[in-house]
Amino acid sequence: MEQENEKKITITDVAEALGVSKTTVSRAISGKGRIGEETRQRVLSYIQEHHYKPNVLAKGLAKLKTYNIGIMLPEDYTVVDLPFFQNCLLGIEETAVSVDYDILLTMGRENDCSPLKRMVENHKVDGIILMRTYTRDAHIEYLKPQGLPFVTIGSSHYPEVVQVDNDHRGACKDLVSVLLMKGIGRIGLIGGIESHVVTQNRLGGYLDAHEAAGIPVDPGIIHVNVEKSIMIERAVEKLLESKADCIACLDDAVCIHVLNKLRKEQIAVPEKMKVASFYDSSILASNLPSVTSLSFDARELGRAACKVLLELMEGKKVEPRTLLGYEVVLKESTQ
Amino acid sequence: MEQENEKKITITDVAEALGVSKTTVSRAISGKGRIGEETRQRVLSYIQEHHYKPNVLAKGLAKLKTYNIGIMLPEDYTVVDLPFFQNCLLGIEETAVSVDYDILLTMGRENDCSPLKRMVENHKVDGIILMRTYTRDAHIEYLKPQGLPFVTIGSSHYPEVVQVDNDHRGACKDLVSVLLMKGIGRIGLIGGIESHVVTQNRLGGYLDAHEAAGIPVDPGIIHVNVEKSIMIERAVEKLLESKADCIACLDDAVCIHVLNKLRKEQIAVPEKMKVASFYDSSILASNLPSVTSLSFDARELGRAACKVLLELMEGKKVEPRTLLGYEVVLKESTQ
DNA sequence: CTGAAAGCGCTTACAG
DNA sequence: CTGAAAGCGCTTACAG
Repeated sequence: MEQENEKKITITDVAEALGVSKTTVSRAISGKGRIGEETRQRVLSYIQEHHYKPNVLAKGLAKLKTYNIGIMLPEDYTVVDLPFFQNCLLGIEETAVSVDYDILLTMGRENDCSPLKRMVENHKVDGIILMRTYTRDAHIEYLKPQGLPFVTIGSSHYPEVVQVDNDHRGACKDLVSVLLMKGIGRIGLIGGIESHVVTQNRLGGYLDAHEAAGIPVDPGIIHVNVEKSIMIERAVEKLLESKADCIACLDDAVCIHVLNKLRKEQIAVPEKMKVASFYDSSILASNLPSVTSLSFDARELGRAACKVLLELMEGKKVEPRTLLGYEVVLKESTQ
Repeated sequence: MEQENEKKITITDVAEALGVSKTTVSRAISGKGRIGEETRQRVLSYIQEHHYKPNVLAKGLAKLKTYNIGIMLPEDYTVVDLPFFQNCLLGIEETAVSVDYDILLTMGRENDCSPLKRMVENHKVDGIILMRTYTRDAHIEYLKPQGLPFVTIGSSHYPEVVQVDNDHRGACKDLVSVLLMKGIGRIGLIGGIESHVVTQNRLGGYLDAHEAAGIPVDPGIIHVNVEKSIMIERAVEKLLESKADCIACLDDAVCIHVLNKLRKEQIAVPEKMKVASFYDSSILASNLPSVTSLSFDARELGRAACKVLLELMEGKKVEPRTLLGYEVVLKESTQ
C-alpha cells in the first residue's frame, strides 16, 4: 500500500533528495557520460529503493523518439490465420521489449490506410511492421515517401521495401515435388486470393515443382480466387470430375471446406482422394485423417521482422529480403 | 514527393509563419480558450495546407497523458478464442481512435505480471483493459493499488473492479433450459478450466436451468478441467456409458474434439447424441451437422469495455458491472 | 482577443 | 567527475 502515496516521483525529486543535479541522475541511469562510480551507485540504489522509473514519454520527447513500434494487422482475417498472427505478435513483442520498445497495434482493411496514417501523423511510432502484403499495396505506397522505417512480413514486389518472409515458394515446391515423386501426378489446386503476394509465391512453387519433375501442368485443375464455401464445393466437384489424384489447398481455411465437402460426398481421404495444405495451422492437426501440410515458425518470423526493423531504425543497412525456413510435414491425408 | 522535404513542422514553425504566438496556434487547434474567429481560421487553414499535425507525445507530456490504452492479452490462447479476441480488439480500437487514443498491446501468461508491470512502470498508458480474468488474478492484484484506471473483459470476483462481460450465466441457463424443455434430460458437461471465472458462470447457468426446471443434477456427468484431447475422449466415453442425451461443451475447442470422438465412435449426431457448445465461434459454423451454441457480439463487448474505461479515465463514476446480451442459436446438433 | 513565460520530465552539448 | 542551462513540442495559468 506504501506505493499509493509515493505518486510518480521524478528525476528532479531524485536529484534533490540526493543533493546532485538532474544531469548526474540521468547519467547514472543511462550509463552514458562520465560519472563517479560511487555517485553512480548512490543514485542507482536510491532509485531502486524508491521505485523510481524514468518517464519514457519525457525521454522520448527529449530524444525525439516514441519507443513504440506500430503493427498493422489486417482486419479481414480468416480464423485460420489467427494463430499465425498471434504467434508472430508474440515474437515481435518479445524482441521489442528486449530493447524497451512497446507495440502499438492498429487494424485495417486492404485498401484503407487511415488507421496507418493516423498512427504516423500523430507521431506515435518510430517504425512499422506490416503484417500482410498485397500485390498492389496501399499501405506500402503511403509509407514509402514518409521516410519512416518499416518492414513487411510477407513478400512484396516493391523494390527497396524491406521484407521478411517464410520461403513459401520453396516450401510449396518441396511439398509438391514430394507428392509428384510419390506418383501423385494430377494435383489440383483450390483457394488463394490473387491479390495476396503469398498466393503468387505458392503458385510459383507449384509450377517450379512440375517443371523440375518434367511433368506438364494442367491449367484446368487450378482453381484460384475461390473463397466462399459454395465455390469451394464446386471446385471440389470439378476436380473429382477431372480425375485429380490430390487436392492441394492454398490455405487451411479452404482445406477445412474441402475436407467437409469430401466427407459429404463420401469420398474417402486418402484412399479416393489425397489432400494437402500449403499452409500450417493447429486447426488441421486434430483432423481425421491428419493433413499433410507445411510448417512455419511464426514466432521466429516475428522475431526476425522486429530485429530487422530495429536495425533499420538505428540507421543500419539491412538485407532487403530475409527468407526463413519451413518443414514439409507428411501426414495421413496423402498416404 | 513534396512531403519528403517538409520534415516534421512544429507549432513554432506555424506560429512564426503566421506571425502569431504558439499560444494562439495551440488554442486554434484545441478550440479551447478565447480566440478571434478570423485568427482561428487563418491558423486552421495554414495547418491544413502544410499538413501540420501536433506531436501527441509533446502534448502528452504537457498534459501528463500518454493517449494510449494498454491491452493485456492472454498468451496461452486457444485457437478458438482468437476470433473473439480479434473482434474484441476491433471494437476497442474503434472507440479508442474516436477520442484519439491508441492501443498498446502486450501479452502474458496467467501468473506473469511482468509485461503488464513494465507497461505501467514505464508510464506508457493512461488506462488498461484486461482481456481475460481468473478467479485469483495476479494482474488485478497488481493493478488495484496502482491507482491506474482499468477494466476487465470478463467477470471477476474482486470487489470494486470494473468489469464488462457477456451474460454467460444467463446465456447458459437459457440454452440449457431450452434443451431441458425439449425433453433432453440428461445433459453432460465437458471442458472448462476452473480457474477461469467464465467457467464458474457457465456452470452456474447450467445449475440455474436445472433448478428452474425442477430437474436434479447428476454430478456424475459433469467433467470439468478436461482439456487434453485424450481426457476429452475419455469423458465422452463415460458420458456414453452414463446414457447422457446430450453433451454440452464448455467451449468450442472442446466441442471440436467431442465431435471428432463421436465421429470416430460412429455415434450419429444428433440421432444418437445431441451436442451443444456454451461458446460462440465461427469454427463450428461450417461443421456438419451445425452445432447449437450461443452467440455473443465480441466487437460490441470491446466497444463497451473501452467506453467504460474512457469514462473511468475522465474520473467519472461508472457501473461496477456491465452485462451484455446473447443469443441462443439452435442448430442441427440438438434436433 | 492575444502573448510571454513557465512548466511537463527528460537529455545533452558546453563549461568547469 | 559534475552541474547550469537550453531544448524536445506542446499547454495553460496569468497578464494585458
